[in-house]
Amino acid sequence: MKHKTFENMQCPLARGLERVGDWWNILILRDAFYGLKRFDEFQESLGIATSTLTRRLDDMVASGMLERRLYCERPPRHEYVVTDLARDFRPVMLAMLAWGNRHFAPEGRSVELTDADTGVALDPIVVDRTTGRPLTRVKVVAGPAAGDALRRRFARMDRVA
Amino acid sequence: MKHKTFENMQCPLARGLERVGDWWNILILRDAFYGLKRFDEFQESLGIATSTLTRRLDDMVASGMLERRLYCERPPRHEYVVTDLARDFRPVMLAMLAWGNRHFAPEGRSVELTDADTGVALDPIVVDRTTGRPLTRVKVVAGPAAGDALRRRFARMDRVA
DNA sequence: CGACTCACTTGCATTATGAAAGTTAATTTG
DNA sequence: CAAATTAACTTTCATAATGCAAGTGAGTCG
Repeated sequence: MKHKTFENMQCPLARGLERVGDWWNILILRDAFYGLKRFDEFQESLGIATSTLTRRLDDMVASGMLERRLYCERPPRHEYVVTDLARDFRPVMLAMLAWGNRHFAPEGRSVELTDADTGVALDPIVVDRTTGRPLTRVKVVAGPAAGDALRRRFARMDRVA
Repeated sequence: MKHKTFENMQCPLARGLERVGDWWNILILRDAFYGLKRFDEFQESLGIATSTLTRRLDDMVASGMLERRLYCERPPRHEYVVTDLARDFRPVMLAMLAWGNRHFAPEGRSVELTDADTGVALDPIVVDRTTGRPLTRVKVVAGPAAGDALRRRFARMDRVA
């Protein structure tokens, strides 16, 4: 894309996509959660072009998803570590992974999630925080900070998908 | 990207990104859930170039996220409707939206989620299906269908992110 | 001194996207 | 019945993103 920015959009989904709307960004994040930190580690793991990796890492540092840290003074060596913002996104990634497991693993699961302490298998689902019930029949409505344009949008598309 | 495919990768996250790894695809999906169906509706709502919209819609139809249906014989008119596969992805999108609301709405929420029947506010979180507990200390491990390459990967990166 | 490592940068070719205009079939308007 | 309109594109051209390969520079190791 021609560096179109969604920051001006009010939609929180669009604003989020500013940070994670690129597959490379998500795969980098996946590897960062696995524990990868260094430029070369990401490069080898992902098979990404170095020029692209430089851009993607810079983007993610700029958008607050990664922090670039000097972990060795001499010689100067950097590592990229996930921020709190990125850590808060991890459950979303795990839900996405579970979706992939449900639909795109015809030959069986090659990846599974377990509790790090007990080893018990985990199956991520999305529920409402207070009721604990799965999200069915959700309606998206304008919030208090919605502008006129967005309100008109919702007025036109009053629908439960 | 030079149409690199992640289909050959075993990672279910990468395979999922094949379908939703593009921001346009996710925004099209968002609008489809809002009830938009026709080419022009998407075009106007998203401000996307028509040539790009054609490609994105074709992609999403090919990958099973949308179904192209003839809803009028004469004149021939088509609509794009979400498939079951896409509907199953919706909770993930809602979790992503909630993440956006938490972090990228400094001026307050412009979008909120409610129960379509009761109108009560909803707050999507990701939990384990059986315990109902939030996903903390999750470990990603090789599943039964994992190949050697993937197993070696996990052996090297034995870590709880 | 030379080889090696990390973290890039540069150059060139290919692909994706944007913007704007044109196309086609059918329907509505005057 | 000609003219305008609508839906759903296609085409063209310029720009931006990405891949691939090679090179760079600082510092360390032997």
